[in-house]
Amino acid sequence: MLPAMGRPPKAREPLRLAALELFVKQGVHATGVRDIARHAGVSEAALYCHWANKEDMVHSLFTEHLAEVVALLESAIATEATLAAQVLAACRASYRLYDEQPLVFRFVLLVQHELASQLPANLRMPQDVVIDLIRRAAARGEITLRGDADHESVLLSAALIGTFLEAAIYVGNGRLPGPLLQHADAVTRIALRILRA
Amino acid sequence: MLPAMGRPPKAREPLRLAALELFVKQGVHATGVRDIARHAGVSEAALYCHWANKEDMVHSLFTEHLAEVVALLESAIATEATLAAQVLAACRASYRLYDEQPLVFRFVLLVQHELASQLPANLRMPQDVVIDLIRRAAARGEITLRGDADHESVLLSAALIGTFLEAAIYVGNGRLPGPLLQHADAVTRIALRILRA
Amino acid sequence: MLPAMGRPPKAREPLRLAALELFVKQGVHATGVRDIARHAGVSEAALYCHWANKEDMVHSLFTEHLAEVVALLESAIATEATLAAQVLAACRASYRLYDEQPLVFRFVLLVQHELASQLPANLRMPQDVVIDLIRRAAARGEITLRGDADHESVLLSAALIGTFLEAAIYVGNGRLPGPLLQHADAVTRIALRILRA
Amino acid sequence: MLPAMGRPPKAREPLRLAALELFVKQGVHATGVRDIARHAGVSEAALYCHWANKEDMVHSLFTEHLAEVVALLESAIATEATLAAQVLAACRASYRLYDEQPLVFRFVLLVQHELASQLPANLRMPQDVVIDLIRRAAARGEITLRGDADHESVLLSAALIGTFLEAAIYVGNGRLPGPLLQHADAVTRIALRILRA
DNA sequence: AATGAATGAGATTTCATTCAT
DNA sequence: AATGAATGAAATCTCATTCAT
Repeated sequence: MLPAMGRPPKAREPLRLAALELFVKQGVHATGVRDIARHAGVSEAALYCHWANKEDMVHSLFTEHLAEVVALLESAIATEATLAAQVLAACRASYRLYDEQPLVFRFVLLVQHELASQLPANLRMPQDVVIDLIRRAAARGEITLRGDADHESVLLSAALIGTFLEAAIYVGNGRLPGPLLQHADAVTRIALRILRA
Repeated sequence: MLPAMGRPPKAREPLRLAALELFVKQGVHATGVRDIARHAGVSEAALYCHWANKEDMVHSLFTEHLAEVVALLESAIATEATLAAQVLAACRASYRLYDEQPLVFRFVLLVQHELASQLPANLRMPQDVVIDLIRRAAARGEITLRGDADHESVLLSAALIGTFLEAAIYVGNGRLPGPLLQHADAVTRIALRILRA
Repeated sequence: MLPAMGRPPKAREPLRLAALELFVKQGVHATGVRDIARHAGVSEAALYCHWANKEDMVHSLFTEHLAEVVALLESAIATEATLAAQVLAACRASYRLYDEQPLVFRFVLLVQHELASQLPANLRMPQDVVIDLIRRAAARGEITLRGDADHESVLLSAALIGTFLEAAIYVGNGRLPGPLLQHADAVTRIALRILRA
Repeated sequence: MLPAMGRPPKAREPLRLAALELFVKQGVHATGVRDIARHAGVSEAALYCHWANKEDMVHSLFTEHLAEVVALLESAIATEATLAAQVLAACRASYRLYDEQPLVFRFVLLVQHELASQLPANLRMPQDVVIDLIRRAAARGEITLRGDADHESVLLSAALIGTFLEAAIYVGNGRLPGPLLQHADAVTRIALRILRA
């Protein structure tokens, strides 16, 4: 099924990993092509065999991993029927990702601010998943939105996302002990209080 | 007799303001000394009359404004006696700051991730103010911390900070309408649910 | 199969030669990277493909050419058995070098003062070659050192080196006519008077 | 007799000394106006109250101190009648200067190579004093110049100057112990051998 | 005379990228 | 696919100097 190929690429994966690591550790702008290549143990020019340029690499990595994270969240949510179970499943799935692939998690969720201005507006983001989750729960009557429902669901999603993320950040900067997954239940309890569910 | 002075500084404030603006808009690393100088309408070399180099400028601006924000939060909290009133006061004060001086707010609260690795560990941060706020409320019996009290207070502060911040971010990226201050009451309600107070 | 190489270096030698020429003509500090690159007909950045920075280039050039000069002196001396013949051979060899490769000679012998403070103390210098020459002659009984032998051999080497060098300098500034090699016999006569040999 | 003055200048001497020290230690080109001012404990602008610019300062310092050294040598020589006594007197005078004011000595004798290209050709230099010394001794019959007398006297002066100087350099770089004056007799003995006097 | 502030020109070095092998 | 060499543009910072006080 695989396409007939010459030699398998040798530099692509090392470059991908090195880039991810450095982007997360230092930020995208602070990371140079030279850094990435050295870290990957290949030449700088090798990068241009696999991506058109640095910007292309950043965008490819970001959209690919973003899609992964969104899919992960949506599939976790899809396995459950009630809001409480869905929140727990989403929290566990994303925190497991954080523990197992912290680079992917941090790259997608933290680096997006650095890229904010250059991203297409129609990308589906984790925030959108959470907003939909809340809207569907409201539609099912599991939670009651006060006042402007749209507005309120957005605000609640902000609170949820913020709570989820800040706990992860606290583990990252040592204020909370890792692994992050151990906090999933407590964070979910707080999240459900936020939703009054 | 004054000790023969040169002329009064003319470039410092413009540079400070331009830097703040550009750092927030584009990120610290993406902003060059040339950008800052042009924006301020002075020469690039003028920057080096007032800061040792770009890094020094970033650090100085950050620590100065961080101290301002921490002081703002602490004085808002100090004027109130109950947890609910304190949370509301802190939220209003910081959201008012966001509306009136969005640059300072965003610089301090958002840029810190870009600087995270290079900051001294003993700086007092807004997070620490919130952690203390919660601990004192628990000591007064206004809230009950379950399980490990230290641990729980940190987790709650993460949820609070995350909720506060993410709402601000949503206003920044258009998911919520501005000004931010109009959301202070709703955010505070959510925060108090988090604290079960 | 050779391990996939890039292209052969095209800028290295031109840079080396241009640097040597300009360092000698204007001094190391007065010569900029831009000067060197222009003189070599390559880009400024090319320098950084072959040396870490300007300082590294200066040090590399100096130590390499210093080793050449030391080797030249030692091999000239090694071909002769008596002190008189050795001094003459060393003088001729170095003066021939001055006439044929004035850049190398002047770079090594004159630029060392500009670098004095930053050079490793254990480098073998032409002075050391001469000191050894005198010591061995004393050991063979060809000359008699009065007083403290160590001390005296150093003083004599200073006189020898000074005499050799100053003659070269005089040719450089026009007090004496070139080529320098024509003065080798006369200088050697003076040198042997210094050694009373 | 002194001209009616306001306040005596406060910055001039510190600047002069700092410049001398740094020029000798690092070379003229490697020493910046900022270095000099900091070392002197005054502002950079103060330099321009006393010299037109850096180049003017360098030239003033050089020509003033050069004249001092030349005068010192000539007066030492003038007190003696025979060549041997004159050489000894000149050597002692200059080595005493080296020990007492090493900065002046080194500035004049060593820095001249860095300035060589920009100096007026008609300046009377220490080398010229020595050449005259030898010519007069030859005229008096104290020494016999072989071959082309002019040529030979220049060569001998090169040897003399080189011997004098290199001994000083050896003290500077630690190959010979200081103070330099202790070597004056030995160096003079060598010098007289050079002159066969 | 002396200063702190400010500057334009230029220094060194880094950047992302292209080229030839 | 991958490399080492090379580059133009831009980055940060330094330089000697001038200005206003």
